[in-house]
Amino acid sequence: MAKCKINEFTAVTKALGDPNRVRALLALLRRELCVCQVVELLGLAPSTVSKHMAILKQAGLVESRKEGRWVYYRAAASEVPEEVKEVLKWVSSCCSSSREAQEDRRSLKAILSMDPEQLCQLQGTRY
Amino acid sequence: MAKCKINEFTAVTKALGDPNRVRALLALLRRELCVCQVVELLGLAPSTVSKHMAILKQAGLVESRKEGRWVYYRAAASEVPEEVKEVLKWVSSCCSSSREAQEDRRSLKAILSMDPEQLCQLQGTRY
DNA sequence: TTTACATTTCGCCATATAACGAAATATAAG
DNA sequence: CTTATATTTCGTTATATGGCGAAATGTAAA
Repeated sequence: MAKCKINEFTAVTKALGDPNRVRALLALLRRELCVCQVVELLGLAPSTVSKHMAILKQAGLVESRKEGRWVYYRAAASEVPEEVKEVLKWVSSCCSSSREAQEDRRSLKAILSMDPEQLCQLQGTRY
Repeated sequence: MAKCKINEFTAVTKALGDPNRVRALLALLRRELCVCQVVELLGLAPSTVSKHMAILKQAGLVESRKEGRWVYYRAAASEVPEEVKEVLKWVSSCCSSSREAQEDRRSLKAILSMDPEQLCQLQGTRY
């Protein structure tokens, strides 16, 4: 991102321009999550969440890791330009103490207490 | 912006999500400009630029000052939360050395060398 | 090899956004 | 007071974006 083109910069700011993506990113800053857990957190369809994750990843804000059928996402950490680290800190300092983020942390606790396998099957019955 | 709602935060990131607004903001970080000068810089219609300025102002990124028929905009500076100062620095450090920003600084030099009155009249013939 | 299933891709729809020109507003000049 | 003009507001149009469900993909289990 250092000395980047303006279009690369706006890829990042656009990624941060959607409340659901910001909520997901705040959660991913605290903990690695699989897609189905983010689906549960945001209450959106899996296909929608997948798209959001792709946008965050394209912007360089999150990384992903595949493990069997599951894909885990987390906030970018390794080999990341200083500017990205800074923007992640900025997001966190601006939004972490918001009511929405607090509620999300609470509901995430419940989500994490469930068996991930069960969680995904639950979603299968809904979609 | 500190401890703000996520929607307030995304108002800022959305404002930074358009390349033309970023270009305008980079110029306004260096110097106060009247609308017609930004119009000349971006090559957009006055009504479009006016809308862009309103979005930047709503997000708290710029301030304005009215002087007769002219309205001058500049990057937010006085009485601004720390988070806004930080994001302005971030924009600057990410984009100032981009090719587009360099070209804009060059063309801005030419624009500033013109009589503002003449500049606006010129636009009247075009729109 | 077949089946099950987490995730992604695709196609579609509704809404948001960026652009313009025309009209409205507000202020300086005649 | 009337005219000129810098800016904003409004209405319209084209494109971008966010949402969903269905179908495709890839991997683990049967």
